[in-house]
Amino acid sequence: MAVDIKGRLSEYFVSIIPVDKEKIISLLEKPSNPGFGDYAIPCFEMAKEKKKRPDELAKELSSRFEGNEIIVRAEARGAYLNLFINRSYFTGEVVKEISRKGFLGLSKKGKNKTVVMDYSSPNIAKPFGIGHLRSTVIGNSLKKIFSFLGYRVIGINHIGDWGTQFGKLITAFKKWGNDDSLKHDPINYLYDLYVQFHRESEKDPSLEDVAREWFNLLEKKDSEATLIWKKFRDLSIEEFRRIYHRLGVEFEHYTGESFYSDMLDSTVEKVQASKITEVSEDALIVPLDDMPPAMLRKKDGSTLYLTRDIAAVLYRKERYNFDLALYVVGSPQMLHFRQLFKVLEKMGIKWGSQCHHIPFGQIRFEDQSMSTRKGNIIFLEEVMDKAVGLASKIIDEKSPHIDNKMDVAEAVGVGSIIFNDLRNSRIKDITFNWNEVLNFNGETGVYLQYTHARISSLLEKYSQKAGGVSYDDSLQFGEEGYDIAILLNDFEDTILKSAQDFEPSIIARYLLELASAFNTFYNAHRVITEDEGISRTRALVVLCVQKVLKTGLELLGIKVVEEM
RNA sequence: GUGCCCAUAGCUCAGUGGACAGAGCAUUGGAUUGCGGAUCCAAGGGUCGGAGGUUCAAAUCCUCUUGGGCACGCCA
Repeated sequence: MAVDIKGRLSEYFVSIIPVDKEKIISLLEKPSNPGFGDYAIPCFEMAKEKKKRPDELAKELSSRFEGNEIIVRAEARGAYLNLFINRSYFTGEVVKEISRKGFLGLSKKGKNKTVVMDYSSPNIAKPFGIGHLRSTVIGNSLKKIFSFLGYRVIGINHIGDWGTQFGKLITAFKKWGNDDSLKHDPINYLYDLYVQFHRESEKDPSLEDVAREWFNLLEKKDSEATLIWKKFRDLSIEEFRRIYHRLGVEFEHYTGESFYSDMLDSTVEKVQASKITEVSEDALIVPLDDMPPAMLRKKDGSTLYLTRDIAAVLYRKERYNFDLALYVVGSPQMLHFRQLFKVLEKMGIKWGSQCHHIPFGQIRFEDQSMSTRKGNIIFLEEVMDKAVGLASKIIDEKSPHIDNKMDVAEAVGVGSIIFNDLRNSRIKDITFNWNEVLNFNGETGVYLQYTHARISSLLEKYSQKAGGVSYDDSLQFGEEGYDIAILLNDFEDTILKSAQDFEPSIIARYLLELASAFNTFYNAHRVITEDEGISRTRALVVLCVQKVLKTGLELLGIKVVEEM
């Protein structure tokens, strides 16, 4: 628990007037204008209860306040009671608290709880475009956030490794492909074959029939089809792993759609056993209220994506006994997940409410809509390479002396790509823009990295001059670190809120605010001064900022650097 | 046609019941004989898509409406 400032303030409040403590805590807010005070209580509601005029009540309350060790003065301004608190005191309290616990195991919210996360989930044989970045980095960040809160997190990469598209790929590979090209650059090569298939099949529709036949064989475990499919899969996953490594993303399992292919019949039987299915137009469906029916089997008897997802969720519940199951999948699939969860509900499954779809907006492109089939796509690796290249160039200009430049450029470049994706609400669509992606100024990941690096350098200099820095009760804090301390104190609540809303951007925004507060402080005050006491208290504040920045960036899945 | 999502400064976005609506980018002007200028400070720029309603109080909640996006039984 952070320093409970509102609780402390409200305690004093209830000692002078008869009012519920929780009520005051819920009313306490930050004034819109910092000049009005540090905290404020709007008096409209209490005035109504007491049948008084709000401004008079505020005035009356202010007159009852006496200065004490935590509240310096209280001032009525219109219907608001503005409080000026002891900034030095609270700055010290916050620094003390952070120095003491260092954010290890802050909240035990997730203790003994398991969350299963389904994220990234690219399709084999489709290149890892920036479209896949979102699910990957949002999922990865949520995974780190929940782990931080003590949850056991199972990350599952639900690879798209099954379906009629593999019939197409096998057809194309057998017709035009060769092993050498495949091994050399598997995903791009398969992608080329995929594009070529669609080009050729427009001229010769019979190719579609050949493709269907190959997928049919694959489902029947035909040895040749299986061998080719497995080769595609293994080589592709190898490629994906390389990209994930660059992004710092890890999964507990790479169980794709094919993993569930043997469970489909029994899954359909389970759904049928709950007597909610119907046969309609030769297909097996589950009629749903207020939404289109969910289809379990096509008229030709084969199953669908939804059937596989039902199989997957039943399997995951049985295997992991999760308390929470998250699907980090784009917003176009909202209906699909509503249907999935509704089917669970109709089956009488109580834990269905533990499953959540975490939707996010799509990446759009300024000119054309990107079609995988036609071959228009921006590759994630291209984006990462450009960002890293730019970072590297700037490092050469500005910091030619630093060690391991390549590693630093990689961390800064990739980090900026990740941050760019996480800084806004997930649900918003993103229009891809090179200028924005490669911008290293302002509200960017680079800004945070730079701030962290500069703090590291500052603290290094400080320790060379004055030795290590640690908290002790004799220190007298000034007011200059107050804005920072208030933000530092919000860190834990920020993490909890981002977990509750499944929204990494809340942490991203918070870190920008914190870094900005630090940079303002840094420009206005010297840390290393002739006064030992002042230097030490300021260095402690800065040390806390460093801790929070580092922890926060790691929660977003971004590696921090000491210099850049 | 039905359902869901989005709409706030030129651009990209914060802000889910409280005081004159905030950032970044872009534009303009400033800051370094001292801790990293990838920084900081300042200026201009807004009928919060529109109309009703609820409330002491609405960008925020409700209804309607306009514009954009997505989805809608045999793809995933």
